[in-house]
Amino acid sequence: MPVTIKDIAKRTGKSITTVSRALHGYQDVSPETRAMIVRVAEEMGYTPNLLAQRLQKQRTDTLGFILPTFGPRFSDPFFSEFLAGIGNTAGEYGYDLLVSTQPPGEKELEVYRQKVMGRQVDGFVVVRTRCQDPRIQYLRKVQTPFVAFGRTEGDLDYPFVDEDGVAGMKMLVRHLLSLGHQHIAYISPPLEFTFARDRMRGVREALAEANLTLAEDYLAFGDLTQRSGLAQAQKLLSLSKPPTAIIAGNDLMAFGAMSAVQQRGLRVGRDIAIAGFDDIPMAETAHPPLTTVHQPIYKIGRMITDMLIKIVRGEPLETQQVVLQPQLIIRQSCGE
Amino acid sequence: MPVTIKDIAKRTGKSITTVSRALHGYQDVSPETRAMIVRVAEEMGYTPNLLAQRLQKQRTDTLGFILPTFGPRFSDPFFSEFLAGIGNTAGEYGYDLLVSTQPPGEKELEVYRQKVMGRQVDGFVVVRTRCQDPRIQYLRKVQTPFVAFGRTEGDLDYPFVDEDGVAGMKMLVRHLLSLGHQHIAYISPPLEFTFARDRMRGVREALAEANLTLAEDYLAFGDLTQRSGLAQAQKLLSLSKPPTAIIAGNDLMAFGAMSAVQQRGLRVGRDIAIAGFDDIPMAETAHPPLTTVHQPIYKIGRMITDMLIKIVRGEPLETQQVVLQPQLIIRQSCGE
DNA sequence: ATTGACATCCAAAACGTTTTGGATTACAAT
DNA sequence: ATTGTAATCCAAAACGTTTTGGATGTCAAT
Repeated sequence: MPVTIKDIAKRTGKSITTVSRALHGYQDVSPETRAMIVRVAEEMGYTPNLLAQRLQKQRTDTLGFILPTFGPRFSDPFFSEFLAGIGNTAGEYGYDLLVSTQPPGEKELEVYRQKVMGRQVDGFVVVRTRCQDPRIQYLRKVQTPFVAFGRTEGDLDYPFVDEDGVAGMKMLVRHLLSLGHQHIAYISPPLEFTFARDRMRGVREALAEANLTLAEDYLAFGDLTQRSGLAQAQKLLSLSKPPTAIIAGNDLMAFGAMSAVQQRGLRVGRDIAIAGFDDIPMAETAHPPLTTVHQPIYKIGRMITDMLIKIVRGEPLETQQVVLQPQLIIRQSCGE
Repeated sequence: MPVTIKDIAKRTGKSITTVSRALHGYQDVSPETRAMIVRVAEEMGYTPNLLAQRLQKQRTDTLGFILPTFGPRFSDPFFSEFLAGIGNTAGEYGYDLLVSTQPPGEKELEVYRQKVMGRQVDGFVVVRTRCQDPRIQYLRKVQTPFVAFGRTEGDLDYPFVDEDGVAGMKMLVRHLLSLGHQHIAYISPPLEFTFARDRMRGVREALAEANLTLAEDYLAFGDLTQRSGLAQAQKLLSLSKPPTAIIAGNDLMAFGAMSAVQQRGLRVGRDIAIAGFDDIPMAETAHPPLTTVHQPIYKIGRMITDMLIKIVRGEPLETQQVVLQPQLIIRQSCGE
């Protein structure tokens, strides 16, 4: 039913070739013919069939993004902002965004394979890298363009954007030390994630600077959710010698920790310090506002997409590995 | 470079037709030939070129979802959950999800038009409907399948899923009334959204049942963000006769209102009641936990996608308009 | 009158599939 | 020997584009 280039050809009495060339501004079609064809195309409401165009041009103008969802009640404010970043940038450059949702696991890689082999996307945005990341290994192997948010173990030779988690955590821990805290606990995200190792290393190194160590019972592990932050903080608080400060590996778990503190009738920022990492929008308006390390998620989304588009277009990349320096955001959750 | 059906044909000495038919399980190819072709295809690592397949089949197996982003610091936990719902369902049925981000406005409709005319998607998920929704008018006009989350004015004859906002708000207001509140303020989302009108009507009707009205200075308007909830609540609290309860039109604004209360040194749930709407995951772990009206966002995402897929496949729909009954979630933000 | 240059046009191939409408063969029934 | 039937195969068209490699015509210079 929709009007094709063939319809225009018939209507104008010109050939398919000429119509195509007229609409694309080639110089070998006379001004009058072009004007006429353009007018008719407009009148008939022509829009090119992108599938046909892409099949012929052998590129998809589509970027892939596979969202790692953890369980049905998946809600990570982190991702909506990141998605806005890639979505907006892709749109500006005329790229589509193909989104899949997949929990990490075997099937995850299957989805990548399917999109790559089915030639559905020109490249991928890979997010939340793991130390040995099969996705990155695969994409490198099949030589499909991608840009990662985060590094893997060994910092191989592939493009990524990351924030320096070690430095970020060190700033945070030093801040807590400067406030007099000696008993600092840490709730870590699963260590398969590279950023989790970095952040943990930051904690350890900063403590070491003050001749302290991270005691075994002051180290807990959560799964990035608020719920797990709450559970782990409860455990920490019921130690015989509870910490005076709890750092969570991300803001969501920090919120959970705040709840745990408040459930015990303690006041966050007075009785105990809580800090997070990421600086999601809600951190600012939490009660009390959360001290955290800022990560410009939207901007990172934009940068990554910019880089990816340059790569798929074959344009040179000035820097293919970007490590952003973090910024400490001091709010009230660690006291004044 | 990638292996095509033609390569297999050459390698097996069979025709393109036979290869295609063998791989699709047609009955007019001998078992031996089929086995041979399948084996070779496997060996050569064949995967069909989806673009070519779709061009030929004249359908895209792709669903469109245009995410209304408001500003760069866009973060709506609501959407990540909803996205998980549609993403998972689409994936299960073998559909791809094409996501665009676009702030509402003229360009928004342009994106719909482009996807429809470019034959990029089989149908759309439309979210956050407005009273006179140009997207719905357009999609109806061009007869493109879609399912909306939310209604428009007049409840026209199109498929949607919605929660009964009037009933939800009535439950909430009645709850507050039963706790003795007589001075209830309401922070409404922009009234262009249909759900905002419904929720407001719910507030008004429930107050009317108790022979109360919503005083003009107890009605504020926010833009769904936490920040605006905070600002509006501050305004309400500095009235000469401040309300004893503040209802926000969504949870995010309720969180903002909680911050405003706490900034004044008041205690949410004791000195003043705060309630929201949506029951996003964070509502449960907020401090204090937020009384709100539950909306099964993930499930709604799944239902909508289910319906949409049925429609694009031409299967019959048992009910094309679903209105879910809400559930009041009583937590501590309105006192015991 | 040729030649060359230029402007304008187009047929056909190509992208990788699926489907249509037979063609061929073998074998049994007449 | 012909006919019918079933099994197996395939050439060609189609989906809607873009691109290649000319074809044609005009006009000025020789």
